[in-house]
Amino acid sequence: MQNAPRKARNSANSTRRKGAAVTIHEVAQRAGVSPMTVSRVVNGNANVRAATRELVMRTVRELNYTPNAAARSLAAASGTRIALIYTNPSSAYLSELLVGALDGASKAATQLVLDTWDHMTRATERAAARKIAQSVAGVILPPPLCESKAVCSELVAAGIPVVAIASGRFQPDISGVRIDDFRAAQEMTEHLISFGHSRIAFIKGHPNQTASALRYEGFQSAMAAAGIPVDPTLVQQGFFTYRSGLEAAEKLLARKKPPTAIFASNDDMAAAAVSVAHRRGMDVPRDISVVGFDDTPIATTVWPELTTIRQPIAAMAASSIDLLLRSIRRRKDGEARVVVDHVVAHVLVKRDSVAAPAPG
Amino acid sequence: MQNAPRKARNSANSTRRKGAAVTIHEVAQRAGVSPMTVSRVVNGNANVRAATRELVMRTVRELNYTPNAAARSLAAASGTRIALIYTNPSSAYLSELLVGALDGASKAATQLVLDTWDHMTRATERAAARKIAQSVAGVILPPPLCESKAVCSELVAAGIPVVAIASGRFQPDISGVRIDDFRAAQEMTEHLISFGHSRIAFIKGHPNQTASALRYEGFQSAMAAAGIPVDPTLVQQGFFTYRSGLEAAEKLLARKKPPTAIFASNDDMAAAAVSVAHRRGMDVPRDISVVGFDDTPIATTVWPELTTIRQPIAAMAASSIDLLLRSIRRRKDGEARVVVDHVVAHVLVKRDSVAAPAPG
DNA sequence: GAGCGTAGTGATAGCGCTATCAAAATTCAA
DNA sequence: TTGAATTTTGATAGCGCTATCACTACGCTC
Repeated sequence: MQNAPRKARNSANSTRRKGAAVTIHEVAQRAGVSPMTVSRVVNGNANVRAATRELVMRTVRELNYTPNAAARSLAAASGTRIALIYTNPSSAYLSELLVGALDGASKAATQLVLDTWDHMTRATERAAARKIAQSVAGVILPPPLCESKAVCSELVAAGIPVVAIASGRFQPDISGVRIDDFRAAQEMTEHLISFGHSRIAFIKGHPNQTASALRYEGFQSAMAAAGIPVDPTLVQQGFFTYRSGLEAAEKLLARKKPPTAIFASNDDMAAAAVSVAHRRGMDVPRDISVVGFDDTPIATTVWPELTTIRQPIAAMAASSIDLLLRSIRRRKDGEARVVVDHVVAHVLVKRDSVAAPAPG
Repeated sequence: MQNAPRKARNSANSTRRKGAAVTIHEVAQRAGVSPMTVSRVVNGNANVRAATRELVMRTVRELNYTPNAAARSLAAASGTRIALIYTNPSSAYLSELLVGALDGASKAATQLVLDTWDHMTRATERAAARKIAQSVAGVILPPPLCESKAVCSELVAAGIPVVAIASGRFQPDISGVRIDDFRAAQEMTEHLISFGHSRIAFIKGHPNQTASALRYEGFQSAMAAAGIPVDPTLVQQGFFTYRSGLEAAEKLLARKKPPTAIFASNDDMAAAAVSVAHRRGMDVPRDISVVGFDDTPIATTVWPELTTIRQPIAAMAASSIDLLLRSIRRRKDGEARVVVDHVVAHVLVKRDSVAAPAPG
C-alpha cells in the first residue's frame, strides 16, 4: 500500500518541487530502458547499441537531464577533485584563470581545489607534488609552475594527469592548452611594421619561461620577413615585472636615437614603458608606440590603453578541465596515457597605444 | 547472521585505499554511538547530550574526520549552491575574492557558482536577481552590485540570504562583511600627518559607492583632529578609475603650490597619481608622497610600491560563505532572518611611496 | 548443432550521509 | 513510586548515481 515510492513519486508527480532536477530514472522510464543504460550513454561508455544510444540521447535532451554531481561522485567513489596550483597570487591573469576553471569545474560537476606554492625550493616542490598527487585526480598548472621539471616529473610519476596552461612550449610528457606565442608575436610585429615602424625595440620576458623565447623568435621572424634588421641594442632583457620593464625602457629611451615603437613581452612591462615615456615627456602613441602581450587588466588600466595580444585564459582554463576529466576517465578505464597539445586562437587587440611613427 | 557488511569492512580493514576518507561510521563505531548521533554533532544540531557531543567531537578530531560533501548534499537533497555575482570582471581584487570564496566553499563542501552581470539596466538586474534566486540558496554581492537597491530588494523579497562584501555602508536588510573604511582612512591620514604632511590632497572615489563617502569622512575627521584645515581645492572628485586619477592628479599637481601628499581613494587612482608626478619630473616619494587604498595588485606593480590599506578580501570572502551557510541553515529550520554586520580588521601597509615632505 | 565467446542489457547492491520516526532514557509531577 | 512529558538516541530507508555481475541474444568454430 505504501511503497514503490521513488518511481511512483517521480513519474506520477509531474510537479517537481522547486529546483529538484530530473533524475536518471525518469529518463530511463521515458526511454524504456534501464537506468544503467542511461548511465552508460551519458558517460560515453562503449557497449551500447547505436540505436539505443540515439534514443537515450534524444530523451536526455528532451527532458533536459543533467546528472547530479553529488550522486555521481558518491557512487563512483571517485572524488574527482582537480587542483589548480599557482604561485605568485597577484599575477594579473589569476582571476581570469579562476573564473574559467571554476566555470569548467561547475559545468562538469567537479570540485576544484586551489593551492598556492610560494617561496618553495625544488625539494619542497617535489614533496608538495607528491602530497597533492594523493588527494586529487588531476592538476592544472599555469606558468611558471608548469616549467618546473621537478613538479611535472613528480606528478607524472604519480600517474596523475596534468595539464599545463599557457605554457609556451609543448612539453613531451604532459598535456597543454596554450596559444601560439610565436605566431602571436609575429602578428604583433607585423602590425607595428604595417604602421611604418622599423626601429622597433623588444623587451624580452623572463628567461626561465619558454613563452619568452617563442615571443622573441616570433618578433625576429616577422622582422626578418619584412627585411628589417634587428638592432641588438634595441633588444633588452626583462623579467615580466613592471620594475624590469622600467629599467629596460629607461635604457631604450635614453638613447640619442630612441626606437619609434616598443614591443614588450607582457603588459606589465609595456605599462612600465609607457610610464617611462611619459616621464621623459614623450606622448604615447604620438612620439612612441608601445604594445604588450596577454591583455591583463593593467592593459586597460593605464592610459593610453594598450594594444596587446589577448589570450583567452578563461576559456583555456575551462578547456583544461575538460581535458583533465577526459584523461582521468581514460586512466580509470586503464587506457594508456594520451598527451594532447591544444592550441587555441589568440586575438590582436588594437587599442590606443599604437600610431604611425613621427615623420622624419 | 548475514549483514553488518560495511562496518566489518571498515573497522577491520585499517589500510584504507588511497584517498578514501574516514567515514561517519568509523567515527560512530569508535565513539560507541550511532552514525546519526555523529551527524547531529557535526551539524551542530541541538538535542545531543553535552557529554555525548564532547565525546564525538573528540573522536572526530582524533580520526581527523571530514564529512563527505557529495554524500551530504545528496542525502540532504540541499543543493547548497552559493552564487557570487560580480560586474566589471577586471576589477583588481576579483582574483582575491575568488580565491577566498572558493576556499571557503570547498571547506564547507558547497558549490560556488559565478555570474557576471555587466551592462545591465535596473530592469534586467531585477529579472536576473529573480532568476538567480530560483537556483541558488544564497548570494554574495561585492561592490558595486551590493549598492543596488533593485538587486538587494529583489533578493531579499525572494527570501534568500545575501551577504554584501566590502560594502561601505551597513545596509539595514542584508548582512555584510567589510572593513571600517572610515577608521582606515583616518589611520592613513594620521600616518601622512605623522610624517609632517599638512598640504594633503584627497582624490575621492565614485560617488555612487558608499565606501567613497566613508573614506572621505575618515580623511576629514583625521585632519580636523590634527587641527589642519582641509583646503577644498585640494579635494578632487575621482571615479575609482586610473583615468579619473590621472585627471585629478593633473589638476592637483598643476597648481603653483602643489600638495606634498596625495591620498587617493583606491590604488588605481594612486598609481595614476604616481604616473602624473613622474610625468612632471617629480620623484615619489621625495617630492611628493602618494597613498592608495585596497592593496590591489597594482599597488605592488608600480614603482615605487604604494603605501595603502589592505582589505583582507580573501578572508572576507571566505567568511561570507560561512555567514551565508549559517543563514541558509537557519532559514531551513524556519528561524527568523538575522542580519549581521561583520567588520574585519584592515592593515595599513607601509611601502615606499611615503616620505617626509621636502623642507620648506 | 553443441560449445563457446562476445556484445548488449538489466538487477542488485551499495557510495556516505541525513530525514524521519520509533525506541529508549531521562526528567518531572503527583 | 508511578505515569506522563520530554529529551536523547538509534534503526530504517532512501538521496541519484554507478560497479559489478548475471543474463540474454547472437555469432562463431569445429
